[in-house]
Amino acid sequence: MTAPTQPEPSAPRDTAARTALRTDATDTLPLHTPVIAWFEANARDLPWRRPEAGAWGVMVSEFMLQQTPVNRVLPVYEQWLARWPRPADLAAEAPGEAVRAWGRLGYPRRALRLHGAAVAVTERHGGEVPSDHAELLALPGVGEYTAAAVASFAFGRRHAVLDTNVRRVLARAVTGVQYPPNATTAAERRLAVSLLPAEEGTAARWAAASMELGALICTARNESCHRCPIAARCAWLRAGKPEHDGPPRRGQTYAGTDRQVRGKLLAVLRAAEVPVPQAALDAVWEEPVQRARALDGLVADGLVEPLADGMYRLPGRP
DNA sequence: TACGCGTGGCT
DNA sequence: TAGCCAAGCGT
Repeated sequence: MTAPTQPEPSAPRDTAARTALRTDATDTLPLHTPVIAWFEANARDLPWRRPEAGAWGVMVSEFMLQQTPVNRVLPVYEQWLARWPRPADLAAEAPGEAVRAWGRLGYPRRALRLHGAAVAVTERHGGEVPSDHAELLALPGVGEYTAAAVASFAFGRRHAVLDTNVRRVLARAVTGVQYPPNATTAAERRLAVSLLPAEEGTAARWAAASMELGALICTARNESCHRCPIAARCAWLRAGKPEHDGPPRRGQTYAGTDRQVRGKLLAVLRAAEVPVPQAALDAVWEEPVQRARALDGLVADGLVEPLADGMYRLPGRP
């Protein structure tokens, strides 16, 4: 367990003690206070939360966790850090090795971008993951969320960390609706900033705690309101948990798409230690037009390197 | 802004 | 069982 245990600085002890006895007065506490207290008692012991993970471990985990469940990330994360314990170690590898080690995590462009980020960290930052939000944002594969997450989790900085978990928690607890909008809105960002604790370390704990609450309690389906530390003040619960009303949440089709074909093609190349002939790739999909389009896309994305004589492989060193 | 991008477990 | 969903990013 690594959940910080310091007293909560922005809520003076006397105030907290007084209000804790008044269950009808929870609105007077900042939202982060009960959530952080819950987190300190219930946080999962994840490897990237341990001190030895360092900023590089945090960054690797954030790339892997983009749209991918924790349980699937765990084994790949451990192998990755054992093989490439520092950014420079990964930067020295061919990008194709990152794609191969990515395995079946999905969205393999993330592997390529993580490799690119390692190269950039090595070249521009002396091999140390930067703590500055703008410098993080400039790295390939690092967007607003990941920059804020790395700065917050690895360096204790104060940023609004707005991922799908936090967005859902705020949608329910504050806005009173079941789900946040499909795309992050300016209103959500304003709300997240308004809830940010003033003190840096408290803000960082709130970021981790609110994400964990969304991941474990305030889940998309089968939420556990009876175990929620802010159930008493949750706008959605108070309103009787009305079901989502509005435009349908964007789904993801997969069967028969280029994505599926790309996945099959890349699986062949991941498994091969030597370049593969065109015929081996042709075998994974019947329909030639879509098959060619998928392969072209992989080449255009830099995930596949075409060689002479119709041979293909994962990308080598430039 | 909306879409394309992998994979697999869960209900 | 067929969607739904999972710590988003780049264009």
